[in-house]
Amino acid sequence: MDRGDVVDALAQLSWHVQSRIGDAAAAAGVSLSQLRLLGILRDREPEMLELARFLQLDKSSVSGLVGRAEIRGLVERMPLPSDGRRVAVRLTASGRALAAGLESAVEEQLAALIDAMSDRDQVELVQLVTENVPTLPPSRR
Amino acid sequence: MDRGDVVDALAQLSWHVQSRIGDAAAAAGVSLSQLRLLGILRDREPEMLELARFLQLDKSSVSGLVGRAEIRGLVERMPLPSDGRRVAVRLTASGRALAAGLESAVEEQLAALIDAMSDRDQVELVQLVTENVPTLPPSRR
DNA sequence: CCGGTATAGTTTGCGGTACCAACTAATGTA
DNA sequence: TACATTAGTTGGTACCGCAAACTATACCGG
Repeated sequence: MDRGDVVDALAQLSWHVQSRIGDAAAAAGVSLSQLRLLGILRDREPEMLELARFLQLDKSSVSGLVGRAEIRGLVERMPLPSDGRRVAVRLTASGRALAAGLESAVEEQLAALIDAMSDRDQVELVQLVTENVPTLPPSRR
Repeated sequence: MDRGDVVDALAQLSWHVQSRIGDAAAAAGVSLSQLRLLGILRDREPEMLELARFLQLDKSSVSGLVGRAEIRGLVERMPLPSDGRRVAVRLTASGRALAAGLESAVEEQLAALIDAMSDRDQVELVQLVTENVPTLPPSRR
């Protein structure tokens, strides 16, 4: 198998998936970044720096992202009593509802693609990703 | 196989691939959009609307994208003699060189991931993509 | 030939994203 | 108590993408 072809396929696939996810986000009136934020907050209440690590963004970018989400009432900043500098970020009720809706919308957007995969391919995809795609990259920021 | 897990895997994979490609682009001092532009122009000299279709962008977005690339000397606008409104966009020599460098940089960024795939998986990935990911979506713009 | 319409592309204005550098405020430490 | 460190925000810049308005050229019916 020619390496270039595989690179192309990966690039095209990733573009397509991002695009589908972007559609789901747009339909809900949020950006891809906001969607990522909501997704991460579904099972976490991180502080800002932690969030920056998850999102692989500069802390100032996260500040803006959270700020805009807060304005929309999707998210709230909870000052930590133990340390006056720190803040925990968490979903509001409406943010949680939106996140849930987004999850199924994304699933729907990708349904066609997933259905085109054999069961074995699906298993191997999940395996490939869990074994080779770091959830959190080895700290570069 | 739980559908949600496959969705997650696809999302994570696509994010990771985009991120790696973004690294290659950043190392060369261009954005992901610019990289896509250069990639498309490697074997084409399209007009602006054509380019908008390829990139799935509004024509005004393409105007800006090409304009910025032109300022950097990566691309040039060639007015078509047959029609005073139209313009063909093509790579300059330095744009072509940059595009070539980017191609191998991207390949390098994705090498680890690709090496982790069995030959059979590589073949099936390429097949999955060619059969299920439209190169050009059925015209939505 | 001429006036109206269609088409290709640009410009303008807006909101969002992301970065870096500088800043503020709280904490830790010598 | 003075100094350094840390968490987070702010300000400035550049880029991206869209929609709406605009320019200029081409086309077409009479």
